[in-house]
Amino acid sequence: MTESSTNPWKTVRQSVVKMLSDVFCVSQDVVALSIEKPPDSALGDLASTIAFSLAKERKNSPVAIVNELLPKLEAVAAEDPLIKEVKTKGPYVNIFLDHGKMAELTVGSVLKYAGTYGRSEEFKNQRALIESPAVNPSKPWHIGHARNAILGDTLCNILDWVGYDAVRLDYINDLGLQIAQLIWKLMQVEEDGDDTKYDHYLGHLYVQVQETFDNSESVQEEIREVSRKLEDLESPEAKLSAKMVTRCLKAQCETSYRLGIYHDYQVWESAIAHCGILEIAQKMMLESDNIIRLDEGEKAGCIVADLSVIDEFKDMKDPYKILFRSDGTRTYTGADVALQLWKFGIIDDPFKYSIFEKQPNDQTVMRTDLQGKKGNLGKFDIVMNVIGSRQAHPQKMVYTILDILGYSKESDNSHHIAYEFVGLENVDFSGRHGTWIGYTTDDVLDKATELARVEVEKRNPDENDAFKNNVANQVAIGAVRYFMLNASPDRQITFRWNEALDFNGDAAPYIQYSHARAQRIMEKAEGESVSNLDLTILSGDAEFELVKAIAQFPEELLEVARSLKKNVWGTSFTSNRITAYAYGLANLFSKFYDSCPVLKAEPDVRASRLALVSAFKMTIANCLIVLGIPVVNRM
RNA sequence: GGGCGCGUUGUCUAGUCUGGAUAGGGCGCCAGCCUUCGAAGUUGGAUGUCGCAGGUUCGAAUCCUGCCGCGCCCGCCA
Repeated sequence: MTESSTNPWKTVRQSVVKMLSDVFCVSQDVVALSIEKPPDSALGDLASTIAFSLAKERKNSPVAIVNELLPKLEAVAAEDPLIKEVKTKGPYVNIFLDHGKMAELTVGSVLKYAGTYGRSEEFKNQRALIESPAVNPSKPWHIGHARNAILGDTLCNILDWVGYDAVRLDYINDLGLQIAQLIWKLMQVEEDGDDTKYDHYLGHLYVQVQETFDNSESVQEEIREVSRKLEDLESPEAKLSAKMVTRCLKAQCETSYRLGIYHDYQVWESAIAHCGILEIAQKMMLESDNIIRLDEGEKAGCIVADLSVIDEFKDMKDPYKILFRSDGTRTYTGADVALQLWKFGIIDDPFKYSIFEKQPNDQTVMRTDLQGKKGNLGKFDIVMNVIGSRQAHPQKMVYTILDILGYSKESDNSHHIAYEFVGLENVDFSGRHGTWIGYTTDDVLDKATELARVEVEKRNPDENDAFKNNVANQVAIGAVRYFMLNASPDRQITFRWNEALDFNGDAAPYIQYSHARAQRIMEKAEGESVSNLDLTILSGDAEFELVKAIAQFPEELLEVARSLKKNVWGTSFTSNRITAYAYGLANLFSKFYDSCPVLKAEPDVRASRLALVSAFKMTIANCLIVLGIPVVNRM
């Protein structure tokens, strides 16, 4: 019996690498780099281009090198049960795996690990903090905010699956200009009596304020006054603001929960302003030679970071980045640096916490609260901020200043998970101008649910409403999440209804459907006892292609985690790699489904195919869970 | 002015970091497959100067240089 593995593909790969390394007398690292997937499975399951790199130093043609060693290669391969044969084609070494043994290893492993298949420990004992989506508590989420939230949530899932202790943080800016504008307005309008969702109500109110604001200097002055009063927590303005922000945030959370997105912590700007963290940070900064209070020039009185100590910025005309203004107040960069120091545990946790609310997943989300209890978030090894790529420069400033302060390791471990914005045809989303109206995340989910409901109705006319509504909801959520994740984050999206809500082809319902089909087969065979299960008879092409894909799931998640590397503009997160994997896996199951009858097959074949269906079902379900796409049994 | 990202078929896009075998998909279009585990499925077909021009290499969508188009960023703002 073949051993089981939490990562079957890695097991196979290592086996192949070792073989090639021995035969070609090259280190395993070098061989590993030469391994690739052949473009066509008729050319093998794995291939190596090692001969190309050896040609020069061995003064021989790649083809000759390969042919010379072929007999030895064949002899070694014969020893390994996982390898069926090795062939050469030109300079390529093509490796063909043993179908039966692969099936046994893979299916056996999945059935053994079940709900944890795909989890690995490469990044264990490390803590990751993910901040997302940080929407101002003054408006409903528009579809661009959903992109942030869905990317952040899925990133967190992936980090969790590869071994990190991953914590979800949201940042609530309850002291911004937008809040002051709304408070100014709210202090003069009647309390709303209608049942408009509160974040939507505020969003519309905010659009109204803009016109007044732009056309009246006296109004601008009044709002600035409100802004000042908000900093005094005992003022009526601040008290109204606390109420408004809480109510708005709860309304926004409803949207978040619809998408299956939950948080562990919220850090509020008002808490940052009053808990003492800024004073601590300022003192710490001034102890550094590179953070100084300027005495003269345009920026006299400001506390600034001297960027010229960093090579990249040494030629700047004005290398001083302001952290605290001449009136002593913080800039965004200043506060961000303080917060980043807190995230890494460099500043001891200065916050007090209270429960914001209990979420539908039964977990409570904690908020920073000046009236709360002392807490300790602890240290994090890596910090990821999911923010639009427009903020690449400000984010880079924060990380650079960490470096200047002497925390270069923490700077390296600070990641800006950058994504491009979602736009409409010819229009940007703007809170000010109300271009989000009609494109809120709630609107999109509602519309998606409505369309899904029509499709569910067509296929399940006899089911009850509860069933139809539930499935429509699951399909809608899946479609929206998949749409956001399947677009490479560094690509701008133009939101078009027919694309976002297309339920055919490369989309979530296809994947959910493949799971439902597998589920159906399993239901029909439920309770059957199997003796002498022989997985090695799963050797047909459709079966083998499915087995191979299942084997690669753990490695796919790891590859995404490993490729979270810093670039000039931010850290790339290839969420689309997992959606593509899920689609490919579902596609191979569809092909298997069409060409390999399960329930009608001969008893021994039937038993092994049932095991394969079960392994597929577990793998695709785990993959959907990572993507946050609902797993559907019937649709 | 400086910097960053994007440019692949009618259309949307994967692949680019780490060069390798006929550039994969989806939608749309054309022609098949439901008395057989659910057709939200599947099989086959047509459609490409990988923005342009050079260069490096045995080999370039991928690396280098220059250019073009689109978007974005460079405040004691927020």
